[in-house]
Amino acid sequence: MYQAPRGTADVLPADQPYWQHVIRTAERLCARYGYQRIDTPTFEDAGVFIHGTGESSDIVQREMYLFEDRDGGHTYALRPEFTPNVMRAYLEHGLFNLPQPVKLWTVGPAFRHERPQAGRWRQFYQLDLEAIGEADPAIDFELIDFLWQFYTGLGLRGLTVLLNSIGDQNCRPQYVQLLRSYYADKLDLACKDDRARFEKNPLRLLDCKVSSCQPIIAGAPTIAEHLCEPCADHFARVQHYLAALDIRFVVQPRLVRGLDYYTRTVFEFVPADAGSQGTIGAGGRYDGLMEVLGGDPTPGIGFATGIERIVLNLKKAGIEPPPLPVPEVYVAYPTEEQRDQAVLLTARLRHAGIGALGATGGRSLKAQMRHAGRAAARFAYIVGSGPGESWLRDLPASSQEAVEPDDLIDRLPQRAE
RNA sequence: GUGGGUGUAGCUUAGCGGUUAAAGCGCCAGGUUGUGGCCCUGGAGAUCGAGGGUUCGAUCCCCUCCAUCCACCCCA
Repeated sequence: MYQAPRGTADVLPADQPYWQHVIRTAERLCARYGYQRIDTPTFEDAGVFIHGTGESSDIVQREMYLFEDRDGGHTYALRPEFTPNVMRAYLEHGLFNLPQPVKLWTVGPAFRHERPQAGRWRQFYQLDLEAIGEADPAIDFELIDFLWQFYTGLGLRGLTVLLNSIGDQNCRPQYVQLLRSYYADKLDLACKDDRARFEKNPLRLLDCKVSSCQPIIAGAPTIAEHLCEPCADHFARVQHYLAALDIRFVVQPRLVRGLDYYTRTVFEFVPADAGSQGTIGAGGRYDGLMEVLGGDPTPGIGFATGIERIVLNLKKAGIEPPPLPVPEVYVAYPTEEQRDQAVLLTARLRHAGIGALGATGGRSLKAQMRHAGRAAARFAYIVGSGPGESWLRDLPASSQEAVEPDDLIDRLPQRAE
């Protein structure tokens, strides 16, 4: 027997209310915040991610799905994240000619070859928002505010925003220099990974989880203390807006994030009782990314949030999604004599905009009625053999009255939309 | 990539070194020949993850593999 590939999952009908609730809530908010939908391919030229996401990131180094196209010469990558994907589309289609910022959102699967565990998948769905072409910290605030509204609107409580600024091209090199010289004489105390980070990506030293490295990190200079004036102002304004609206954030000086392109504002949303896969949404500013991908210098900021992790947290919190619509009426037939009439009546109901389910197969009327009940239909309609023999039964009310087939459509509520 | 746990019907589980592997839910059918939900009865459905080994005999013991879960790591 075949089974779904490791780290992938089927979202069965039983789970769809959660998924649709999450995605529809996002859709409504995107409209309210002025984000327009974009859909991009699930695979791209590998270079988009190698250069965009960054060569030194774990995602590119060991998690990306790569494949050669059959015609040779092209190496593609299944998208491990959305940002470079969306940036490529922005450049390719000249969206810089639109009024800036260009605010886009998308939802779909992303792929990373990781060892699966709770809330971690090889194919996982992300909701992604990007605001391109604006450096104002108001946009940083806007995105964090969006996520806060989104999660709280879904009913999640006890969230915290982890916030930091990792500087820009002006101040970060100097800070990295400082960090390097701090670490230089402590490397023999640090873990093996840290020695590699020291060379390739020193900022990530601050993110090391090895317990023996924690004392070293604790004594390290923090980037917040070494931001240049513009970066410090930018960061202060973001915090000012957040505080004014009572969004619960904590400045975490050692939050650096794993993607190479981030500048200035970075943030993560974590639930209160989060396990190891606690981050449900995260993002940051990427003012240097567009140049890396061959465009003109263009500021930008975005975030991604994992649908599976949101659903996980909704279930953990006991939050019930709104139920999906049920069929209005179930059309049953007592004997074979009425079968054809029932089939055609079911079709006519549907054409009239009424959600209808038709009995099939040679089941007994009792079995058909059981079906109607299990399908949670509002009404059952029993096609009779003559005038006065057909019944419209109100299932929840357990009452019924005689209704002729020709009158049925007028007696049933039409579905909105 | 590293470490640990677990693998019995669709789901949740029970079970024991030895005749036809059990229950609840779900599914199908019936409960006096045209009607659901409760209740009752019956039925279908499991090569007990796969392969090898120990044994007179293994679902139960051992090994390998696979899958899955959890943690590390990474991140959504």
